[in-house]
Amino acid sequence: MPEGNEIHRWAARHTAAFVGKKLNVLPGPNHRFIDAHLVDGKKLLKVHAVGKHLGYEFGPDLYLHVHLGRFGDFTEGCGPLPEPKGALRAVLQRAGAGKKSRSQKGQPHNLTCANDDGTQPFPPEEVDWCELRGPTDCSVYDAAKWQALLDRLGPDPLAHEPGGHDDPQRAYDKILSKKTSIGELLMDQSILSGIGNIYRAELLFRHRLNPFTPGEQVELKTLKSIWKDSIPLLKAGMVDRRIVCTDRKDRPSGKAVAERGEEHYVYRRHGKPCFVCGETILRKDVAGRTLYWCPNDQQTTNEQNDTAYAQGTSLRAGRAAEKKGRRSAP
DNA sequence: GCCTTATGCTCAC
DNA sequence: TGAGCCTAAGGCT
Repeated sequence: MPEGNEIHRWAARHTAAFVGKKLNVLPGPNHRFIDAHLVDGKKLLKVHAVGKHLGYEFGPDLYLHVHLGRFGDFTEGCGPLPEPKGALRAVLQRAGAGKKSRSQKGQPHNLTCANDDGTQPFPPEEVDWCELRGPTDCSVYDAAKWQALLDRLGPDPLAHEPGGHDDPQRAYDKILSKKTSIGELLMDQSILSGIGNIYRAELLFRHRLNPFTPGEQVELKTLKSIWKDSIPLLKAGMVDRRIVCTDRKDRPSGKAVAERGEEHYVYRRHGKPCFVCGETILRKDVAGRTLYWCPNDQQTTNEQNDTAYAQGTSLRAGRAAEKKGRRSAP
């Protein structure tokens, strides 16, 4: 269930564990991973991560594309594989793995802790296999299809590859030309890739930006500031399986490590007091996803809301949800 | 055990 | 714009 930070972390781990090695690539028990035979037995050359997409390069025209969607996840381990589980299961396994005696043989682990500097805490030689469950996509792309995917993705704050998906100017230009709300634009992967619902809400709060502000009304310096902030925030992304976006000075505990419930300023904190001003955090269904914000720190001016409503750019889904009787802001 | 919710995306209409 | 797909955890009865 990842945003871009998690994708890049998996890419780093799978690079360490599998690149340069021949892999057994196994389909799930019901054979929904129909492309497995195309890469089975081949040497993995490189693992790419752009936005929320992973690309396992097995040859110049052979990429295994993985998108985890909202539910996909990996489990890693050494020794024997666990029993099949789930509708779509794919396994990358080192050829010949599981034959050697290991101290942790047969113990799968789902390690998700990163060190503070973003490095990974366990030696990759302990990983024989990884199991993928519940992805939105797990299929083989040729080079043209992979390139087409890259072409439609916006810059990724965590991408530093030659040829670059890390030039934010394209994103600035697009945002500043649109009437759509910044809350929706930040989630648009063709504008910025790798940002998901948590980082959207948290970045907007951190920069005190009203989610309903039309893109064209956002100041360029604010966009630059958001981009600059997003890089360390995404890099620091995972701490004990949690995304932490609060600064120490704003945490009620004042502790260096966020306690449970103080990882986020606004995300899933609706009905609770803002850490900064005490105002009650609101939520609203926007374009099918739940948006959270502080109505005081992220001032909702009547003018901005009126504009958003009039243009029908940001609150359509919210109004539709209200019609259906679903809960909106508390 | 059932229901709701969740870090996403595509496609048909 | 709504439906559909996929898994898991937590709250409730």
